[in-house]
Amino acid sequence: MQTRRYHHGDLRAALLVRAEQTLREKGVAALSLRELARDLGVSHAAPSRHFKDKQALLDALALDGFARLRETLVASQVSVGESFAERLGALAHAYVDFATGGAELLDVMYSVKHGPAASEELIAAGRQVGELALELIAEGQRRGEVRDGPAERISQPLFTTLHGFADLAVSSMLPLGVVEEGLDDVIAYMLRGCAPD
Amino acid sequence: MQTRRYHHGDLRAALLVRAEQTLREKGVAALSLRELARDLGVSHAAPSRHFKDKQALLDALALDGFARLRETLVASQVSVGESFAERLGALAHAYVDFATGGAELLDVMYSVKHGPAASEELIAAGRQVGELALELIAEGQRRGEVRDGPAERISQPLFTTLHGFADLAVSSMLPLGVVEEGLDDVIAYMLRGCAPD
DNA sequence: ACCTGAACACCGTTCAAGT
DNA sequence: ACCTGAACACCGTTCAAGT
Repeated sequence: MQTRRYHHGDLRAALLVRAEQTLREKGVAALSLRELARDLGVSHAAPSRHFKDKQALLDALALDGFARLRETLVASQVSVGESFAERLGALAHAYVDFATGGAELLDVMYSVKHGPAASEELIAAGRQVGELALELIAEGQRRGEVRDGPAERISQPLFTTLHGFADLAVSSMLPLGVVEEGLDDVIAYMLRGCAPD
Repeated sequence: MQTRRYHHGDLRAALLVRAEQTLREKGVAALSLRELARDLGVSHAAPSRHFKDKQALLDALALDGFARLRETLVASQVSVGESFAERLGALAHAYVDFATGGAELLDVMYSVKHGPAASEELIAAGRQVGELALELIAEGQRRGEVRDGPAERISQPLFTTLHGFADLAVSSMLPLGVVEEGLDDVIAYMLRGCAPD
């Protein structure tokens, strides 16, 4: 047993960690500020110093999610071949793995509920993920493996497909088991959509 | 003022109608069974006869949403040219319009939260929507405007893209204003992905 | 600055009892 | 069968007060 200080130390960070755990285990609906406070041994009013709202907590969770998603995607590119096909494949698998590995988090990240208030930051974070697709396309164009044209106009549809697959997989709207082989079809289809004439 | 009977008449249907209105106006988070009951002039315990759970209400709402989405998509095909490109364009616009016209509903439809319990029906409803894409592809193949191969393996990526775009648009993760012209790029990209060699 | 305790106005869900 | 009323165990949020 540790003696517990009056000040928690870093309640904000602790709340986020615990919240994501609960999110993963019991879903958004079961996420309660009061329970979080209980779990961390602080009063139920304590969280309000760090998150003005339950929504503010969710926003922070989503922001964190985007940061980690970005890291995951970047990491997927380090030890992979240089061809566009290989890089796209690695990116796609990484995105889908992230999604299926944390379905509830993805739901929160792309939830409509991020009111126009603090969502500025969130949308920027989301956009940063999309930019990875942009870089991928630009590089593919340099290599002559992707058709010419404004890179955003190719990367946007591509990212759209990637996200759509991940979202469908996560909401179990994809024929189960199809998630794995289905992704390969999706990747092939994306390659077609990006290929030079 | 009507005299109010003891029996509501069709409380179940009334709950669904009112719930979707609230969903549209104030979001899922603000949807409360007690408030619904208040609005309809019944006791707060009355809804439980028709929906064992708040989740059961949401599931019913989602099921309804899928049915209407299906109707919308079918309707989009009636007065449109016969070419694959035209039919796909019509379908895509219809899907995105449905999504942006009822963002909160789409969120509920594709939410992770439909527990494995009653979700059987929901997943079937979702799958029915996907089947429209399947028919589109099959017809396109007959016309020689879509490449050969198992239709599902082409329609699945296509539907994935469609849904991804709608979902991103709805969660405001798409560069605003890009939703309109962006869709055209996505349609062109889908056509590429489906085109014969 | 950070947290507590009490208070307020809500929830979802259940269950005996009424019609 | 369908609904009511009361009860239970929760919520989020606010705000004076404590350290």
